[in-house]
Amino acid sequence: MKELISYILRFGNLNPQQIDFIAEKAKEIVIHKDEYFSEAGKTSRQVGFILEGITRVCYYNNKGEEITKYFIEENNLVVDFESFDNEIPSTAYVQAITDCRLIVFSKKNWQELLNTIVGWDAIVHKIIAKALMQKVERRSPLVSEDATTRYLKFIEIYPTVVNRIPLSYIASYLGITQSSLSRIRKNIR
Amino acid sequence: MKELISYILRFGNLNPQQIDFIAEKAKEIVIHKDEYFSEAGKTSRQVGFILEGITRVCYYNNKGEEITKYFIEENNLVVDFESFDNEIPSTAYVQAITDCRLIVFSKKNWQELLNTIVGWDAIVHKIIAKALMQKVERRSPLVSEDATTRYLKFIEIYPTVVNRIPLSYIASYLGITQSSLSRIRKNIR
DNA sequence: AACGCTTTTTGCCAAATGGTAAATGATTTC
DNA sequence: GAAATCATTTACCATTTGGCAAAAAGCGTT
Repeated sequence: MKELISYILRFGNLNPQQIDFIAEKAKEIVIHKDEYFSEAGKTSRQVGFILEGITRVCYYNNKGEEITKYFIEENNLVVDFESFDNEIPSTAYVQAITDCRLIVFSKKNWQELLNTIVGWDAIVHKIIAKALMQKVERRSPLVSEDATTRYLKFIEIYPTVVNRIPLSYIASYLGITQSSLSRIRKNIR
Repeated sequence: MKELISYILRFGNLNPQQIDFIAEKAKEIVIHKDEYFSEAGKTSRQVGFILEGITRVCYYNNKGEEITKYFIEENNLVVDFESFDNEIPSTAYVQAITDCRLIVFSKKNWQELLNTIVGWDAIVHKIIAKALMQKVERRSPLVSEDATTRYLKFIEIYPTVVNRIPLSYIASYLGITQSSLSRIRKNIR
Protein backbone atom coordinates (compact mmCIF):
# COMPACT_ATOMS: atom_id res chain seq x y z
CA MET A 1 0.00 0.00 0.00
CA LYS A 2 2.76 2.43 0.85
CA GLU A 3 4.09 2.12 -2.69
CA LEU A 4 0.82 3.45 -4.02
CA ILE A 5 0.63 6.25 -1.49
CA SER A 6 4.12 7.48 -2.15
CA TYR A 7 3.40 7.28 -5.86
CA ILE A 8 0.32 9.44 -5.43
CA LEU A 9 2.08 11.91 -3.17
CA ARG A 10 4.49 12.72 -5.97
CA PHE A 11 1.58 14.39 -7.76
CA GLY A 12 -0.15 16.28 -4.94
CA ASN A 13 -0.54 16.56 -1.20
CA LEU A 14 -2.86 14.53 0.98
CA ASN A 15 -3.46 14.66 4.70
CA PRO A 16 -3.40 11.52 6.88
CA GLN A 17 -7.18 11.18 6.91
CA GLN A 18 -7.27 11.24 3.16
CA ILE A 19 -4.54 8.65 2.97
CA ASP A 20 -6.44 6.40 5.36
CA PHE A 21 -9.54 6.87 3.30
CA ILE A 22 -7.73 5.78 0.17
CA ALA A 23 -6.35 2.74 1.92
CA GLU A 24 -9.84 1.80 3.09
CA LYS A 25 -11.15 1.86 -0.43
CA ALA A 26 -8.30 -0.17 -1.87
CA LYS A 27 -8.27 -3.90 -2.31
CA GLU A 28 -5.32 -6.12 -3.06
CA ILE A 29 -5.66 -8.84 -5.67
CA VAL A 30 -3.51 -11.36 -7.50
CA ILE A 31 -3.61 -12.08 -11.19
CA HIS A 32 -1.79 -15.04 -12.61
CA LYS A 33 0.38 -15.11 -15.69
CA ASP A 34 -1.67 -14.92 -18.89
CA GLU A 35 -4.86 -13.87 -17.14
CA TYR A 36 -6.53 -10.62 -18.12
CA PHE A 37 -6.95 -7.57 -15.95
CA SER A 38 -9.39 -6.13 -18.47
CA GLU A 39 -10.56 -7.04 -21.93
CA ALA A 40 -11.31 -5.38 -25.22
CA GLY A 41 -15.01 -4.99 -25.79
CA LYS A 42 -15.77 -4.85 -22.09
CA THR A 43 -16.05 -1.71 -20.02
CA SER A 44 -13.11 -1.26 -17.70
CA ARG A 45 -14.50 -1.32 -14.17
CA GLN A 46 -11.50 -0.85 -11.96
CA VAL A 47 -8.40 1.22 -11.49
CA GLY A 48 -5.31 -0.82 -10.75
CA PHE A 49 -1.84 -0.20 -9.43
CA ILE A 50 0.84 -2.83 -9.95
CA LEU A 51 2.77 -3.78 -6.83
CA GLU A 52 4.54 -6.69 -8.42
CA GLY A 53 4.73 -8.15 -11.89
CA ILE A 54 4.46 -7.04 -15.50
CA THR A 55 1.41 -6.54 -17.67
CA ARG A 56 1.03 -5.67 -21.29
CA VAL A 57 -1.64 -3.80 -23.19
CA CYS A 58 -2.48 -5.37 -26.52
CA TYR A 59 -5.07 -5.50 -29.25
CA TYR A 60 -5.70 -7.07 -32.63
CA ASN A 61 -5.22 -4.94 -35.71
CA ASN A 62 -7.37 -5.36 -38.78
CA LYS A 63 -5.13 -8.04 -40.19
CA GLY A 64 -5.80 -10.04 -37.04
CA GLU A 65 -2.27 -9.65 -35.78
CA GLU A 66 -1.85 -9.29 -32.06
CA ILE A 67 -0.08 -6.03 -31.28
CA THR A 68 1.51 -5.22 -27.95
CA LYS A 69 1.10 -1.49 -27.42
CA TYR A 70 3.12 -1.25 -24.27
CA PHE A 71 4.22 -2.93 -21.12
CA ILE A 72 3.28 -1.72 -17.66
CA GLU A 73 5.54 -2.64 -14.82
CA GLU A 74 5.61 -2.35 -11.04
CA ASN A 75 4.60 0.95 -9.49
CA ASN A 76 2.38 2.11 -12.27
CA LEU A 77 -1.31 2.62 -12.67
CA VAL A 78 -3.06 0.27 -15.00
CA VAL A 79 -6.42 1.39 -16.32
CA ASP A 80 -8.10 2.44 -19.52
CA PHE A 81 -9.50 5.78 -18.37
CA GLU A 82 -11.25 6.37 -21.64
CA SER A 83 -13.30 3.26 -20.97
CA PHE A 84 -13.48 3.60 -17.19
CA ASP A 85 -14.63 7.23 -17.14
CA ASN A 86 -17.09 7.09 -19.98
CA GLU A 87 -18.25 3.55 -19.37
CA ILE A 88 -17.61 2.58 -22.95
CA PRO A 89 -16.03 -0.66 -24.17
CA SER A 90 -12.29 -0.78 -23.94
CA THR A 91 -10.33 -1.19 -27.15
CA ALA A 92 -7.50 -3.23 -25.69
CA TYR A 93 -6.66 -6.14 -23.47
CA VAL A 94 -4.58 -5.80 -20.36
CA GLN A 95 -2.88 -9.08 -19.69
CA ALA A 96 -0.56 -10.22 -16.93
CA ILE A 97 2.62 -11.61 -18.43
CA THR A 98 4.01 -12.64 -15.10
CA ASP A 99 2.08 -13.31 -11.91
CA CYS A 100 0.99 -9.93 -10.60
CA ARG A 101 -0.01 -8.43 -7.32
CA LEU A 102 -2.21 -5.37 -7.70
CA ILE A 103 -4.12 -2.82 -5.71
CA VAL A 104 -7.51 -2.12 -7.24
CA PHE A 105 -10.34 0.35 -6.75
CA SER A 106 -13.82 -0.49 -7.86
CA LYS A 107 -15.76 2.08 -9.83
CA LYS A 108 -17.89 2.76 -6.77
CA ASN A 109 -14.96 3.28 -4.43
CA TRP A 110 -13.17 5.40 -6.99
CA GLN A 111 -16.23 7.59 -7.21
CA GLU A 112 -16.13 8.00 -3.45
CA LEU A 113 -12.54 9.12 -3.64
CA LEU A 114 -13.52 11.68 -6.24
CA ASN A 115 -16.40 12.93 -4.09
CA THR A 116 -14.51 12.97 -0.82
CA ILE A 117 -10.99 14.06 -1.52
CA VAL A 118 -10.72 17.62 -2.72
CA GLY A 119 -8.22 17.73 -5.52
CA TRP A 120 -8.32 13.99 -6.21
CA ASP A 121 -9.48 14.69 -9.72
CA ALA A 122 -6.52 17.01 -10.33
CA ILE A 123 -4.03 14.53 -8.90
CA VAL A 124 -5.40 11.74 -11.03
CA HIS A 125 -5.24 13.80 -14.17
CA LYS A 126 -1.66 14.73 -13.43
CA ILE A 127 -0.82 11.08 -13.02
CA ILE A 128 -2.54 10.22 -16.26
CA ALA A 129 -0.84 13.03 -18.12
CA LYS A 130 2.52 11.89 -16.86
CA ALA A 131 1.90 8.27 -17.80
CA LEU A 132 0.65 9.19 -21.24
CA MET A 133 3.61 11.41 -21.87
CA GLN A 134 5.85 8.49 -21.05
CA LYS A 135 3.97 6.28 -23.48
CA VAL A 136 4.35 8.82 -26.26
CA GLU A 137 8.04 9.28 -25.54
CA ARG A 138 8.64 5.56 -25.54
CA ARG A 139 6.55 4.45 -28.46
CA SER A 140 6.90 7.33 -30.84
CA PRO A 141 10.64 7.07 -31.52
CA LEU A 142 10.19 3.47 -32.64
CA VAL A 143 8.43 4.64 -35.78
CA SER A 144 11.52 6.20 -37.24
CA GLU A 145 14.17 3.65 -36.30
CA ASP A 146 15.28 0.40 -37.88
CA ALA A 147 14.63 -2.88 -36.14
CA THR A 148 17.98 -3.15 -34.37
CA THR A 149 17.80 0.36 -32.97
CA ARG A 150 14.26 -0.33 -31.82
CA TYR A 151 15.41 -3.35 -29.88
CA LEU A 152 18.29 -1.45 -28.30
CA LYS A 153 15.88 1.27 -27.24
CA PHE A 154 13.59 -1.33 -25.81
CA ILE A 155 16.37 -2.72 -23.66
CA GLU A 156 17.16 0.76 -22.42
CA ILE A 157 13.57 1.52 -21.54
CA TYR A 158 12.58 -1.82 -20.07
CA PRO A 159 15.84 -3.23 -18.70
CA THR A 160 14.02 -5.15 -16.01
CA VAL A 161 11.55 -6.64 -18.46
CA VAL A 162 13.69 -7.99 -21.30
CA ASN A 163 14.55 -11.29 -19.72
CA ARG A 164 11.28 -11.98 -18.00
CA ILE A 165 8.96 -12.17 -20.97
CA PRO A 166 8.67 -14.12 -24.23
CA LEU A 167 10.47 -12.85 -27.28
CA SER A 168 7.25 -12.84 -29.24
CA TYR A 169 5.77 -10.10 -27.08
CA ILE A 170 8.81 -7.95 -27.56
CA ALA A 171 8.72 -8.51 -31.30
CA SER A 172 5.07 -7.55 -31.40
CA TYR A 173 5.83 -4.42 -29.37
CA LEU A 174 8.60 -3.45 -31.76
CA GLY A 175 6.52 -4.15 -34.83
CA ILE A 176 8.82 -6.83 -36.23
CA THR A 177 8.59 -10.59 -36.56
CA GLN A 178 9.91 -13.09 -34.06
CA SER A 179 12.46 -14.36 -36.50
CA SER A 180 13.77 -10.89 -37.19
CA LEU A 181 14.15 -10.22 -33.53
CA SER A 182 15.92 -13.50 -33.04
CA ARG A 183 18.36 -12.60 -35.81
CA ILE A 184 18.91 -9.18 -34.30
CA ARG A 185 19.71 -10.69 -30.94
CA LYS A 186 22.23 -12.93 -32.58
CA ASN A 187 23.90 -10.05 -34.40
CA ILE A 188 24.16 -8.01 -31.25
CA ARG A 189 26.06 -10.68 -29.34
CA MET B 1 -11.12 33.75 -29.07
CA LYS B 2 -14.45 31.97 -28.96
CA GLU B 3 -12.84 28.90 -30.47
CA LEU B 4 -10.52 28.67 -27.50
CA ILE B 5 -13.27 29.23 -24.97
CA SER B 6 -15.55 26.61 -26.40
CA TYR B 7 -12.60 24.26 -26.53
CA ILE B 8 -11.90 24.83 -22.85
CA LEU B 9 -15.55 24.51 -21.87
CA ARG B 10 -15.56 20.97 -23.18
CA PHE B 11 -13.33 20.06 -20.25
CA GLY B 12 -14.89 21.99 -17.38
CA ASN B 13 -17.22 24.82 -16.44
CA LEU B 14 -16.33 28.45 -16.20
CA ASN B 15 -18.45 31.46 -15.28
CA PRO B 16 -18.54 34.61 -17.40
CA GLN B 17 -16.09 36.47 -15.20
CA GLN B 18 -13.60 33.67 -15.53
CA ILE B 19 -14.04 33.62 -19.28
CA ASP B 20 -13.44 37.36 -19.44
CA PHE B 21 -10.38 36.95 -17.31
CA ILE B 22 -8.98 34.36 -19.67
CA ALA B 23 -9.66 36.59 -22.66
CA GLU B 24 -7.86 39.45 -20.94
CA LYS B 25 -4.77 37.37 -20.46
CA ALA B 26 -4.71 36.07 -24.00
CA LYS B 27 -2.79 37.58 -26.88
CA GLU B 28 -3.16 36.85 -30.55
CA ILE B 29 -0.06 36.40 -32.68
CA VAL B 30 0.88 35.35 -36.19
CA ILE B 31 3.68 32.99 -37.09
CA HIS B 32 4.77 32.62 -40.67
CA LYS B 33 5.46 29.40 -42.50
CA ASP B 34 8.75 27.80 -41.40
CA GLU B 35 9.12 29.97 -38.32
CA TYR B 36 9.38 28.38 -34.91
CA PHE B 37 6.91 28.67 -32.10
CA SER B 38 9.43 27.12 -29.71
CA GLU B 39 12.80 25.51 -30.07
CA ALA B 40 14.70 22.53 -28.71
CA GLY B 41 17.18 23.54 -26.07
CA LYS B 42 15.18 26.57 -25.03
CA THR B 43 12.62 26.67 -22.26
CA SER B 44 9.09 26.87 -23.56
CA ARG B 45 7.67 30.17 -22.29
CA GLN B 46 4.17 30.27 -23.62
CA VAL B 47 1.04 28.22 -24.04
CA GLY B 48 -0.46 28.45 -27.50
CA PHE B 49 -3.75 27.60 -29.14
CA ILE B 50 -3.93 27.36 -32.91
CA LEU B 51 -6.74 29.31 -34.52
CA GLU B 52 -5.52 28.79 -38.05
CA GLY B 53 -2.73 26.85 -39.68
CA ILE B 54 -0.69 23.73 -39.10
CA THR B 55 2.40 23.19 -37.00
CA ARG B 56 4.63 20.22 -36.51
CA VAL B 57 6.70 19.04 -33.61
CA CYS B 58 10.08 17.71 -34.62
CA TYR B 59 13.52 16.85 -33.34
CA TYR B 60 16.81 15.38 -34.51
CA ASN B 61 17.58 11.80 -33.60
CA ASN B 62 21.11 10.66 -32.88
CA LYS B 63 21.80 9.97 -36.53
CA GLY B 64 21.04 13.61 -37.21
CA GLU B 65 17.86 12.82 -39.08
CA GLU B 66 15.00 15.23 -38.64
CA ILE B 67 11.98 13.41 -37.24
CA THR B 68 8.47 14.79 -37.28
CA LYS B 69 6.77 13.52 -34.15
CA TYR B 70 3.35 14.87 -34.93
CA PHE B 71 1.35 17.57 -36.53
CA ILE B 72 -0.86 19.97 -34.60
CA GLU B 73 -3.73 21.56 -36.42
CA GLU B 74 -6.37 24.20 -35.80
CA ASN B 75 -8.21 24.15 -32.49
CA ASN B 76 -5.52 22.48 -30.50
CA LEU B 77 -3.20 23.54 -27.76
CA VAL B 78 0.44 23.74 -28.67
CA VAL B 79 2.89 23.67 -25.78
CA ASP B 80 5.56 21.50 -24.28
CA PHE B 81 4.23 21.29 -20.73
CA GLU B 82 7.19 19.32 -19.54
CA SER B 83 9.37 22.27 -20.45
CA PHE B 84 6.87 25.00 -19.61
CA ASP B 85 5.97 23.72 -16.14
CA ASN B 86 9.40 22.74 -14.97
CA GLU B 87 11.27 25.48 -16.79
CA ILE B 88 13.63 23.02 -18.38
CA PRO B 89 14.86 23.04 -21.99
CA SER B 90 12.46 21.62 -24.49
CA THR B 91 13.51 18.57 -26.45
CA ALA B 92 11.71 19.45 -29.65
CA TYR B 93 11.00 22.20 -32.12
CA VAL B 94 7.53 23.44 -32.85
CA GLN B 95 7.47 24.82 -36.34
CA ALA B 96 4.73 26.44 -38.38
CA ILE B 97 4.36 24.62 -41.66
CA THR B 98 1.76 27.02 -42.95
CA ASP B 99 1.16 30.58 -41.82
CA CYS B 100 -0.48 30.36 -38.41
CA ARG B 101 -2.66 32.49 -36.24
CA LEU B 102 -2.39 31.64 -32.56
CA ILE B 103 -3.63 32.69 -29.17
CA VAL B 104 -0.84 32.68 -26.63
CA PHE B 105 -0.48 33.04 -22.89
CA SER B 106 2.78 34.16 -21.35
CA LYS B 107 4.13 32.25 -18.40
CA LYS B 108 3.16 35.14 -16.14
CA ASN B 109 -0.42 35.34 -17.39
CA TRP B 110 -0.78 31.60 -17.27
CA GLN B 111 0.31 31.68 -13.67
CA GLU B 112 -2.39 34.22 -12.97
CA LEU B 113 -4.99 31.96 -14.48
CA LEU B 114 -3.78 29.16 -12.23
CA ASN B 115 -3.94 31.39 -9.18
CA THR B 116 -7.26 33.01 -9.98
CA ILE B 117 -9.47 30.39 -11.54
CA VAL B 118 -10.40 27.59 -9.19
CA GLY B 119 -10.17 24.34 -11.08
CA TRP B 120 -8.03 25.75 -13.89
CA ASP B 121 -5.31 23.28 -13.06
CA ALA B 122 -7.74 20.38 -13.31
CA ILE B 123 -9.15 21.59 -16.62
CA VAL B 124 -5.68 21.99 -18.07
CA HIS B 125 -4.63 18.54 -17.02
CA LYS B 126 -7.73 17.07 -18.57
CA ILE B 127 -6.93 18.84 -21.80
CA ILE B 128 -3.37 17.61 -21.72
CA ALA B 129 -4.44 14.07 -20.93
CA LYS B 130 -6.85 14.12 -23.85
CA ALA B 131 -4.28 15.50 -26.25
CA LEU B 132 -1.66 13.00 -25.16
CA MET B 133 -4.07 10.15 -25.51
CA GLN B 134 -4.71 11.23 -29.06
CA LYS B 135 -1.00 11.34 -29.78
CA VAL B 136 -0.53 7.83 -28.44
CA GLU B 137 -3.47 6.52 -30.41
CA ARG B 138 -2.22 8.10 -33.60
CA ARG B 139 1.45 7.40 -33.44
CA SER B 140 1.54 4.04 -31.75
CA PRO B 141 -0.22 2.00 -34.46
CA LEU B 142 2.35 3.14 -37.01
CA VAL B 143 4.99 0.99 -35.36
CA SER B 144 3.35 -2.23 -36.38
CA GLU B 145 2.23 -1.41 -39.91
CA ASP B 146 3.99 -1.46 -43.25
CA ALA B 147 4.68 1.77 -45.10
CA THR B 148 1.57 1.75 -47.27
CA THR B 149 -0.75 1.14 -44.36
CA ARG B 150 0.97 3.90 -42.43
CA TYR B 151 0.32 6.34 -45.19
CA LEU B 152 -3.31 5.33 -45.47
CA LYS B 153 -3.70 5.80 -41.74
CA PHE B 154 -2.08 9.18 -42.03
CA ILE B 155 -4.60 10.26 -44.64
CA GLU B 156 -7.42 9.11 -42.40
CA ILE B 157 -6.12 10.95 -39.38
CA TYR B 158 -5.02 14.16 -41.07
CA PRO B 159 -7.29 14.45 -44.10
CA THR B 160 -7.06 18.22 -44.04
CA VAL B 161 -3.29 18.22 -43.81
CA VAL B 162 -2.16 15.85 -46.55
CA ASN B 163 -2.26 18.28 -49.40
CA ARG B 164 -1.08 21.34 -47.59
CA ILE B 165 2.37 20.22 -46.54
CA PRO B 166 5.51 18.88 -48.22
CA LEU B 167 5.84 15.18 -48.77
CA SER B 168 9.11 15.12 -46.89
CA TYR B 169 7.41 16.02 -43.62
CA ILE B 170 4.90 13.26 -44.05
CA ALA B 171 7.65 10.78 -44.83
CA SER B 172 9.54 11.83 -41.75
CA TYR B 173 6.38 11.45 -39.67
CA LEU B 174 5.80 7.97 -41.03
CA GLY B 175 9.38 6.89 -40.56
CA ILE B 176 10.05 6.19 -44.23
CA THR B 177 12.07 7.91 -46.94
CA GLN B 178 10.71 10.46 -49.38
CA SER B 179 11.26 8.17 -52.31
CA SER B 180 9.42 5.34 -50.64
CA LEU B 181 6.48 7.58 -49.93
CA SER B 182 6.51 8.83 -53.49
CA ARG B 183 6.43 5.25 -54.77
CA ILE B 184 3.62 4.41 -52.37
CA ARG B 185 1.58 7.31 -53.62
CA LYS B 186 2.06 6.11 -57.14
CA ASN B 187 0.91 2.60 -56.29
CA ILE B 188 -2.19 3.85 -54.57
CA ARG B 189 -3.42 5.81 -57.57
C1' DA C 1 9.40 32.46 -71.89
C1' DA C 2 13.65 31.53 -69.49
C1' DC C 3 16.04 30.98 -65.31
C1' DG C 4 17.02 29.32 -60.79
C1' DC C 5 15.35 26.98 -56.93
C1' DT C 6 12.87 23.45 -54.53
C1' DT C 7 10.07 19.35 -54.45
C1' DT C 8 8.78 15.08 -56.26
C1' DT C 9 9.39 11.13 -59.08
C1' DT C 10 12.25 7.43 -61.08
C1' DG C 11 15.86 4.04 -61.73
C1' DC C 12 19.28 1.20 -60.11
C1' DC C 13 21.10 -1.91 -56.87
C1' DA C 14 22.04 -3.25 -51.97
C1' DA C 15 20.36 -4.22 -47.52
C1' DA C 16 16.78 -5.23 -44.31
C1' DT C 17 12.79 -7.55 -43.19
C1' DG C 18 8.88 -10.81 -43.92
C1' DG C 19 6.78 -15.50 -44.70
C1' DT C 20 6.99 -20.14 -44.11
C1' DA C 21 8.58 -24.19 -42.30
C1' DA C 22 11.80 -27.06 -40.20
C1' DA C 23 15.29 -27.76 -36.55
C1' DT C 24 16.75 -26.99 -32.18
C1' DG C 25 16.24 -25.92 -27.38
C1' DA C 26 13.63 -25.38 -23.10
C1' DT C 27 9.95 -26.49 -20.03
C1' DT C 28 6.14 -28.98 -18.28
C1' DT C 29 3.54 -33.10 -17.50
C1' DC C 30 2.83 -37.60 -16.63
C1' DG D 1 13.28 -39.58 -17.80
C1' DA D 2 10.39 -39.87 -21.93
C1' DA D 3 6.85 -37.57 -24.24
C1' DA D 4 4.47 -33.69 -25.25
C1' DT D 5 4.23 -28.87 -25.53
C1' DC D 6 5.89 -24.46 -26.28
C1' DA D 7 9.59 -20.95 -27.42
C1' DT D 8 13.47 -19.79 -30.07
C1' DT D 9 16.66 -20.15 -33.73
C1' DT D 10 17.87 -21.05 -38.38
C1' DA D 11 17.38 -21.59 -43.43
C1' DC D 12 15.44 -20.48 -47.63
C1' DC D 13 13.64 -17.24 -50.81
C1' DA D 14 10.35 -13.31 -51.86
C1' DT D 15 9.25 -8.72 -50.97
C1' DT D 16 9.84 -4.27 -49.15
C1' DT D 17 12.46 -0.48 -48.18
C1' DG D 18 16.76 2.29 -48.23
C1' DG D 19 20.63 4.91 -50.41
C1' DC D 20 22.09 7.46 -53.96
C1' DA D 21 21.77 10.07 -57.99
C1' DA D 22 19.63 11.79 -61.93
C1' DA D 23 15.49 13.30 -64.25
C1' DA D 24 11.17 15.49 -64.19
C1' DA D 25 7.82 18.54 -62.45
C1' DG D 26 6.35 22.57 -60.03
C1' DC D 27 6.89 27.44 -58.68
C1' DG D 28 8.18 32.06 -58.27
C1' DT D 29 11.01 35.82 -60.27
C1' DT D 30 12.50 38.47 -63.77
